[in-house]
Amino acid sequence: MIQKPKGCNDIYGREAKIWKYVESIIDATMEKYNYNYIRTPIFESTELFHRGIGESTDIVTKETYDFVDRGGRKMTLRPEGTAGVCRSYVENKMYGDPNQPVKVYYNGTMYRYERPQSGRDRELTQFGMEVLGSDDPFTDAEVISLAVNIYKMLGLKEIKVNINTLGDKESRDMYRSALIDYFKPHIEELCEDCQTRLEKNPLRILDCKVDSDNELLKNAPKTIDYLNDFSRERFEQVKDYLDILQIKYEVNPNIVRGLDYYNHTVFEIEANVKGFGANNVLGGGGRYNHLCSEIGGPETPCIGFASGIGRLVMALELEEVKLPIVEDIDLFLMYVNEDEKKYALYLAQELRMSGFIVDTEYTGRSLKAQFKQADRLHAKYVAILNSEDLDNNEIKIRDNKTKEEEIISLDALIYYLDEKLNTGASDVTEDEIYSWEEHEENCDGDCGESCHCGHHHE
RNA sequence: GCGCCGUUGGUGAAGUGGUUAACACGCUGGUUUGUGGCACCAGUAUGCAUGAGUUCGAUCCUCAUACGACGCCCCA
Repeated sequence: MIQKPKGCNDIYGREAKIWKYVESIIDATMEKYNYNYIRTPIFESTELFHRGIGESTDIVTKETYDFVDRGGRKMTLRPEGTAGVCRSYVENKMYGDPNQPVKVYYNGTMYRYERPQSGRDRELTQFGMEVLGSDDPFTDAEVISLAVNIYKMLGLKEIKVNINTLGDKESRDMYRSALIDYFKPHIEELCEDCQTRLEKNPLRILDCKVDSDNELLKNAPKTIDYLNDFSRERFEQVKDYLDILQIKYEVNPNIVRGLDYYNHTVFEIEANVKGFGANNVLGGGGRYNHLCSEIGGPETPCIGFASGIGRLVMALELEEVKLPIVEDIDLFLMYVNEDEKKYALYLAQELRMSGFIVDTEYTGRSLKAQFKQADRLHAKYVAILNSEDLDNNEIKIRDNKTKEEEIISLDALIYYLDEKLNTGASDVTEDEIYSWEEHEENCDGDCGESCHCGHHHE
């Protein structure tokens, strides 16, 4: 049997409905903030990610899906969304648009060549947003609050916002050397991994799991202590704005993010629910003021955020958040003989185009089995087509909840269902229905109007 | 890249070196309820991830591969 590639997922059935719902909330919330949807290619030239993310990191050297196309060009399936957005911003000269900053959001698949584990796949779907062209701490606060509000709109309660600042380049470099100086005399006390981290990426020692209880870590220098005045003041402003927005957060000096391009604000939002595996971070982001210039554009201050939808769905399930997922159908059409089947075929189309969710029988099942099928589909109403009824221009409708049945005029079917289901499928209001009833009483039968009362007005 | 565990039907799964692979649910058909949901009857894996090996014989032992789960590294 042919199997799906390692670390990939088929999403279907109820889970797919959850995904669609989550994405609809994302779209709606982004629109409220006036972030515009952007779609960039799923693959880009390999160079974009090398320049953007850093040549020497593990990420680029062994965790991307690289391929050479038929023209010999080196390509990479995008491992994240930011680089493509920045490339697009630069390539399309969006920096020339008077409407700054440019606020965009995306939602798409990303690819990372990793060993799958809980909350980590090779193909993942991430949504995210970027604000390009503003260095105002306002945008930092807005991006963080927007992320939080999307989770809130979905009904997620147990989330925790961790923020930190790396400061500007000057602050960051000072901090880095201070860390190395601090740990170097005690290198023997660190775990094996941290010993190699010391020169490579000393900031990551801070969130090492093995050494998390080590006193050394607790007393290590904090980024905040090495900020210059500008960076410190900027961070205070971000926190102030978050307070105004009533976004709860915790300043966590151990949030460092992996990549070099970050500066100033960095943040992560984690799901605070039991049952998550080793990866409970729903999303994260930060400010990257030098990425655009790195890839050949103008120096452009930017901030962004990205979040995995798979983990988000997992969090919703673990929190047992009630989602308004519609799994019912309005009507199931049942039939037995060929004439009835033909009418079902026709009627299903009519009703669907009128706005009802309609399903019917396709596999020639017995009437009994069709009843079961209707139940399985959670049909609110069942229509049992019967040749004799149809000859009389009538149809039998069953309320699948109360089990009550009635035979109504075929002409009245849409109005009947509309009234029962209150879907607004027809434009007829209750008042109008009432007036038709009055009309029916008074009409002598040749007014020339067609109506839903089942009587012929010819 | 490393480690640990796993892979039996539509589903949950039991099980054994030797031709009936339990049981349950589901599903399909039938009987009976005026048309299901209850009840009863019947049907439902020539196959136990794939390949190779050991053996007289393997789903059960060995090895490899794939995939899954979890963790490490890394984390965009």
